[in-house]
Amino acid sequence: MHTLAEENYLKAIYKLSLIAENVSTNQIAAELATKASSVTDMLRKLADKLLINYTRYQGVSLTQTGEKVAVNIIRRHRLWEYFLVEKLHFKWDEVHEMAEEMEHISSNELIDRLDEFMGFPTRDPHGDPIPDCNGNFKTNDLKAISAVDVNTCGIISGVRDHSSSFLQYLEKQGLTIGKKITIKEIITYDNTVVLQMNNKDLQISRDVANNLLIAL
Amino acid sequence: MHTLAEENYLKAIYKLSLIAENVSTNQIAAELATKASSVTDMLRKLADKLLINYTRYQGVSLTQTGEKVAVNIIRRHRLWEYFLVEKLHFKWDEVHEMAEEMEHISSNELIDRLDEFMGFPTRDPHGDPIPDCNGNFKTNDLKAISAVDVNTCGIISGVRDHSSSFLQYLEKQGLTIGKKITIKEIITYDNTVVLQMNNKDLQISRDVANNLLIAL
DNA sequence: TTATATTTTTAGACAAGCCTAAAAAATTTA
DNA sequence: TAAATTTTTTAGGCTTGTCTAAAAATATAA
Ligand SMILES: [Mn+2]
Ligand SMILES: [Mn+2]
Ligand SMILES: [Mn+2]
Ligand SMILES: [Mn+2]
Repeated sequence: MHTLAEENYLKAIYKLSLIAENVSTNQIAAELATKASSVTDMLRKLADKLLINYTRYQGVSLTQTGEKVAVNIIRRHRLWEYFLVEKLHFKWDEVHEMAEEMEHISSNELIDRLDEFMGFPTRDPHGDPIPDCNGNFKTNDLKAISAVDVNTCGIISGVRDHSSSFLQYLEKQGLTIGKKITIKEIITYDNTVVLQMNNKDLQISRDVANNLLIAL
Repeated sequence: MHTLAEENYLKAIYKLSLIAENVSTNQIAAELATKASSVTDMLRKLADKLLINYTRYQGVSLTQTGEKVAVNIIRRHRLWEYFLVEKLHFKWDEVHEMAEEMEHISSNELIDRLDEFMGFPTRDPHGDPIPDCNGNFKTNDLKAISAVDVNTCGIISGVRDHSSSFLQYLEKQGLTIGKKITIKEIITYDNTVVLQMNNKDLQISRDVANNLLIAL
């Protein structure tokens, strides 16, 4: 249906669209670690295929078709991540690169059967919602720890940074999906956040607090 | 490690090497549904990478390295086929094309975990042996039904033709892996073979008998 | 053993996807 | 508003993997 490169561009544009309506050439280049001139080439091709809305110098947005394709790729990615963690017992910091390849396996029948095999999971190992076979999913109503008031209590439910090093750090601290925490104090000097978890205190940096999401 | 195209060429050369020591350019072209000139281009590249032994006009054979790579791709292909049939309940005639894509997922750790998850199966859904993580596997000691004597008794254990139409035909006749049959008679007029299975007689054509393998 | 047919390779071209360098457009700063 | 900076596009080129057409090598037949 679509080439691997096209799929990766659509996914990148989708991801960037969540932050700002219109996505710029340079943003896409940064996201895909490629050059702006390469992006321009691909944008023309995606526009020809009616997958994006594109006028020169004006940035891009996904068409309805383009968005459907992008959501489907995300569905595949997150289902494979779930498979790798739940069935093959990989750790949550080990699965992203493998899923980057697996998301391009083209059969939708395969993905639907995989979904059924695993019991139609709704969240991937990082807390991100898994679109169903019609592309529907609940939008995450999560807040960064750095964005809630002191004495707020919540459940760790997602991350903003998916890097191995961040995920490994969280694992080590026991800050994993599903854990219940209370924000106890924000130290004014450097915005270090003091948390309580299992009746024990824990300090995390501003950076970590920015990238760790809780459901209230 | 290797490109998708390189992997497909190595697999094709491996497959053809089972029939004849030296593999010709045209044989590879036919196997991959490509042109002889494209094959020549690729052969030079594979020779440069020391994956094949190649002298112009002399045909090719795999080096030890090349064979290792080829066997590994076959291992991946067959493990994914097993997964698709045993875990996702696809039929044996539906899995080949999907496995053609999945065999190129590069992580060996993934394949080893998949192998473990499924209990280290030794045969794929078509009866072909699955190499273990060191590349070892039992060579099939099977005979085509057309090649055994009347009154021979055996277990259906493999196929030579992997096409959907052939596999669907076998399924319909109940001629599936593991079934016990006896060769009752070969009709001299057109070499139709009369089988007995579950105390019932069944006639198959010469063509079918050529492509259906039994263990004695 | 020479002529013919087949197989294989070479030559040249093309699409996809990427690059660098330069030009054009848009934005920011003065 | 004009100049400087940044962003985006264009121009031209490279690699991979493919193709067709023609040349070269090998195999077969007379
Ligand atoms: Mn991921
Ligand atoms: Mn994820
Ligand atoms: Mn197969
Ligand atoms: Mn098979």
